[in-house]
Amino acid sequence: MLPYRAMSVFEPLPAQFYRRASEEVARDLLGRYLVRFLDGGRRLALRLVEVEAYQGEGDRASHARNGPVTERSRRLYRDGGRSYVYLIYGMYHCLNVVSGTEHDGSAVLLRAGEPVEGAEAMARNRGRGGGRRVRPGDLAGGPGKLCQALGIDGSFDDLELWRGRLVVTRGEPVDDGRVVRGPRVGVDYAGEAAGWPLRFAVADNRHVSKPRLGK
DNA sequence: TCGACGATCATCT
DNA sequence: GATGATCGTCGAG
Repeated sequence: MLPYRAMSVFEPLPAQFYRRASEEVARDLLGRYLVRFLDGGRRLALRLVEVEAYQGEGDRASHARNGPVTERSRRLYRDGGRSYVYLIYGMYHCLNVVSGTEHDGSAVLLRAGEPVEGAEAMARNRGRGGGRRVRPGDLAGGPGKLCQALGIDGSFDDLELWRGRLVVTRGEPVDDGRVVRGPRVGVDYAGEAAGWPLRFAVADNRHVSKPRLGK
């Protein structure tokens, strides 16, 4: 029998957790664990240290900016707690958690995590298994890296994240005093929305992606 | 340590 | 036909 705390951190967050505004869900996801279950019972776990909230219609940085009008944007209109995975720049995958309800089209992009379990396997997935020096942020310090580290591709789209091979668990929630926020990364095209402070990170964490957030 | 740049293709216009 | 919720490499300082 595991000690109570060890069981608790790997307790899945309920679907209800995600049925809120993306901004709230994003803030509350910091410190939680993203857990990938492998065949044979092995497990990879990341503690989330950086996320971004995307709203639906009206958020010009969001894939849902024009509403559920295309094949891709319709995939954001799901119930909260399901995954949304897409390919970016033809070569990297990005993992989102849908927030709110199927009418919102809002989501949270998981941008960075700190390895908690299975760091060696993640290093191999990232192509740095051969004794090369691994620096903080190399494994999951960016949305593309995070997916690579956990072996997440398009087949992980539309999963229920409270059960199954990819799960978000209770982890170690973060106090307000340890949270920093700022504008989202790589959305300069989005006009006014580009400046909205919807990027959240754990203060002074070495695994957060660039550009670094101020205090 | 930092900035520029190319890879590579699904999605959107 | 153009572009992007990115990343690794390379060359300069």
